[in-house]
Amino acid sequence: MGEREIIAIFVQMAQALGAPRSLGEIYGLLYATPQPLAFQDIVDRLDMSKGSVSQGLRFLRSVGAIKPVSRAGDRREFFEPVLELRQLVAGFLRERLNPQIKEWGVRARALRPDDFSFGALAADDRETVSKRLTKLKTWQKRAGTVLPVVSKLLG
Amino acid sequence: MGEREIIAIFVQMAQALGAPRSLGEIYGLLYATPQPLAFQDIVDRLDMSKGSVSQGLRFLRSVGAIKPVSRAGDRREFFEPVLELRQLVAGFLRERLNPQIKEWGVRARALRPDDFSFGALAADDRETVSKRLTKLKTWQKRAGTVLPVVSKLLG
DNA sequence: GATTTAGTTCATTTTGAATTGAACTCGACG
DNA sequence: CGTCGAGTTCAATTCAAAATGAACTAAATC
Repeated sequence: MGEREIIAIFVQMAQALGAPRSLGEIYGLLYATPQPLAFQDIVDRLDMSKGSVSQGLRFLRSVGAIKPVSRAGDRREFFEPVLELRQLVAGFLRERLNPQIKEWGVRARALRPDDFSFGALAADDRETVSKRLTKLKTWQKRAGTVLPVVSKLLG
Repeated sequence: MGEREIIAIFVQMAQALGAPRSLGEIYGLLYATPQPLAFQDIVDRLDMSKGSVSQGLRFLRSVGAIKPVSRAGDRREFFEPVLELRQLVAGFLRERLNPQIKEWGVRARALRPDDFSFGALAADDRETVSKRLTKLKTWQKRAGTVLPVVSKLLG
């Protein structure tokens, strides 16, 4: 049965991106299964705790990696994977990386070259520090510009 | 002294990318220091074990984030940060993500739709599985294409 | 309005990655 | 040669992130 192997691939992907393996397992299971699955199905088939599945589903939904579907006459929510790579990446960048980049910006802009003048700092050293601080701020801006482009590229 | 704050920013960046904080500390210290530093300087100033510094420097060198410089009449190696974002990102993608993507490709291409025919799998379910496997392989290819473009964009 | 089913929350536990540190290598220098 | 300084290696330890599971809420069902 190839299902386990698909799941293993997504676990590996998750880990390469620094995400918990449980996310890879859940998304992988949904990906390998033609029909949408309900919460309890996932718990059973992955033999994972309800807590992990609950949190995993919440995250996957928040980045738009899965979408909930309803079935008439069944009050459970079912889930199916979003298959578009573009959406996955865009969601990941939006939820995970962008907030971080914004925060780097705030912290970087708060840095003042004067703060580095402990003891005797030669003029050209001051100059170097100053340039590097500027560069750091430039990075932050550029990262913010590039990310949206990347997710377009993948779409 | 702003040095600690610069280091903190790089630690945060490292962690956002799923890298160990020690990498952020080492790179951050080099970034905040106008003059190149030697191995033992780093150990002392960060109060970090020789083991961590050794491994950290090796990794940073391997991705091209720092470069060694020699000083006449001193057998120690000194290190200074590479300031070009493009090189950092390119190195990171090359060393970290590309090998992973290659491996996903190998594993994805090994998947056969037939492996999923456990029990009764309806014709349209087979169809769905088949399409998804194809899509997975497409992803892998596309990721391999996009990464080089990204690092160009940043250069 | 009691009970069952579906899912959430969060304090505790587990686990695996990061870090340490002691033993080691390698070359320089007396 | 001996030993000193610079750096590496890797088994053991630490620690933070992830997973668990028991207690909980909310909504449907009888």
